[in-house]
Amino acid sequence: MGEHRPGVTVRDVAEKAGVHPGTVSRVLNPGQRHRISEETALRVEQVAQELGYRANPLARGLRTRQSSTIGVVIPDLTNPLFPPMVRGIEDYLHPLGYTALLTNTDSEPQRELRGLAALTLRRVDGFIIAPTSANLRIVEGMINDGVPVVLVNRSIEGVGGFAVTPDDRQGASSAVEHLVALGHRSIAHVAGPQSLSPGQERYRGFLQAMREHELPVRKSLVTFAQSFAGGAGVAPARELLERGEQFTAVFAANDLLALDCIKTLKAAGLRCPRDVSVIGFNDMPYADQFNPPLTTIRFSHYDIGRHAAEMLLGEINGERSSPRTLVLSTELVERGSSGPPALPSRSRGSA
Amino acid sequence: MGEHRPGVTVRDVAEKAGVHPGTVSRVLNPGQRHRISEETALRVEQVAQELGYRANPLARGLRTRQSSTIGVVIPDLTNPLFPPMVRGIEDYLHPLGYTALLTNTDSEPQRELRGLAALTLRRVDGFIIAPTSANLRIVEGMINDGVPVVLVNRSIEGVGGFAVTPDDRQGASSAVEHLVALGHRSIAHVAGPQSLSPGQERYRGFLQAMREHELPVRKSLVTFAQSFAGGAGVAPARELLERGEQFTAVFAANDLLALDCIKTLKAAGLRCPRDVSVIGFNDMPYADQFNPPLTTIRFSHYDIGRHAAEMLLGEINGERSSPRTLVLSTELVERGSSGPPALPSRSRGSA
DNA sequence: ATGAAAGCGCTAACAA
DNA sequence: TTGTTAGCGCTTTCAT
Repeated sequence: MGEHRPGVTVRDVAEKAGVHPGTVSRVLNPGQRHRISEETALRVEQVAQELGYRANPLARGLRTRQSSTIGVVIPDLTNPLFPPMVRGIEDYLHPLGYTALLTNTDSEPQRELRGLAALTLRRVDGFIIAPTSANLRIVEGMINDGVPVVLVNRSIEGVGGFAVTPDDRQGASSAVEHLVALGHRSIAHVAGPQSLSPGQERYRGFLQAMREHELPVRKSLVTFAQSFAGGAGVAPARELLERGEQFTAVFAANDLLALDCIKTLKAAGLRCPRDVSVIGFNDMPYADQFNPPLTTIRFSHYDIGRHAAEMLLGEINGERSSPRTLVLSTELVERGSSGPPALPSRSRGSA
Repeated sequence: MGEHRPGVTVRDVAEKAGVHPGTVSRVLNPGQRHRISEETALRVEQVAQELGYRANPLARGLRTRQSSTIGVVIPDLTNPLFPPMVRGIEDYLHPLGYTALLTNTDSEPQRELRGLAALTLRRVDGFIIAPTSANLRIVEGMINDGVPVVLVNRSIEGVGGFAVTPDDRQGASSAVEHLVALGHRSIAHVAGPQSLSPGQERYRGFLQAMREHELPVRKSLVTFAQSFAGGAGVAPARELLERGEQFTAVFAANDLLALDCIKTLKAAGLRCPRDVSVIGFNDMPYADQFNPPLTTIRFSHYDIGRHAAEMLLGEINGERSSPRTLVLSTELVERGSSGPPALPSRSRGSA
């Protein structure tokens, strides 16, 4: 008794309770419940309970045009950034009866488009997207069409859509500040793709902090990675080396790129942090286990997901109170990949 | 033209093509397609194409009692083992029009049960499960009830269900063999929970290899972790230390436990691999970046997922040819956490 | 080879 | 307050 039996329908409940199916539906839908006399409502609930009745979401969805389903579109589940985020999403969604439908895009616009289409086909009620730059316009179009969308990790400049991101600029600044505090003056930056807001914002944060500390920003000390994925940092790191400029530290736009930097530097005979300090961004899982343990900027990926899910449901249910874009604060995590420079640069005389 | 427009229905297509909705349905369903004259079929397809018609899976599912949806039940997406597996599943499923519905159980039987119920409610066509030991009986029950299920990573002893697992025993054996080849004779084992097949099988593989090399297996050199999750290896590693037995190497039942071992040994003043070699299982992502880089047993998590998905669809479509349980081969990955023992044990005189 | 009609399980507009 | 009716979009007998 009370156990879930998939075969039971509203009709079964209605018959056993001696009422009409419509009445059963009303009793079981919180919004209509009050229209029914307490007496019958109780009886219906009792019977539903006994029969182990659970509404069929497909049938309900067909009728109401709501699937209680959310599309989650990310580049790659295998990127350690995303699993905690997805968990945050699901942990928020499930208790509310919603389910997440996942799609990986591998940052390929075509795959992303297909994924979006497939999810639309399944009538998802809304989307949580970490979009590829190439499709920003399309996502923008969806938003303008009134499709509920929340962006995660990236925001679209100039578009008023909902978004949840880490404080990229602040995080980048504090990374530079950490390096400066250690005594570094020649700081390089392996920037992420400038087509995406994290790449842009972290670059801006870098510039801003450098300027604040009156450190010269040499163009030759900034290189750009093609993507945020592992491996994409090798080329820019090598470029940095080949340019022949001196630097004692590098701020990489994320941990994966930082890892590539360390690897590349090591291959060139430079030890981290002895010869050059490296700092990343994200505090990806097991960053503390790496060699050396990675100094990085932390924010809660889980919370990004949770908040995004919360925002999205708010949007779907037409609650207008939510903020348009939520920026989560970041935190410096000091570990082994950063230390004082080998040859301390002249300390400046005044503050 | 041809672009997907969600609002278009069979009726729209039927009207424009001057046929009955039923005919449209038949044209678009491969199984019925041949019953229609080539002429009208072509015309219908043409119109469907023009209108950008795509069948509504919810409506279809309601009618056919197939949701084209698969339930994936895993302990924790955040465990690095699972993301590649999930990708394998989705990459196989998506081109076939199926979608995966994910649920995390955190290895809690209650959550697992709820997840199973929620997925059943959504009328998933089948399940891919990495079950918690406590619910093995329930999963067994589902299988016996004819619910399509494929187990991943774990199999249920004595139950003839479908399963895809790594060759745990073989992998464990080769881990021991590697250690023996390096000169180790006193080898400890931090075993996984014996309620799950990987824990059991890896333990067996360990015992088997030790016996084959005529090495004594001292009970005091085997400890058991409560789970396979990170952190669960600290206690057994500590226990090993406290027993005071000498050992020069430890085979941990997975990478996370191996990491815990290294950490715990280090805290006790033992360096890896100098003082004691450690070998794990899984070759989790970034295992090569750890300090020291982890020697481990590799198998393809992605392939596990892919094969499981393939098996499951075979099962759902009633193809009887598939094997009941697929065992994927493993491979030793030699890295920095294993090396020759500090004090070589007496080499045995004969083979 | 195709049309007609019914119905999957549910909810909502309309009645009463 | 509750029953009646219709229909979401699709497939599938049953006719023709």
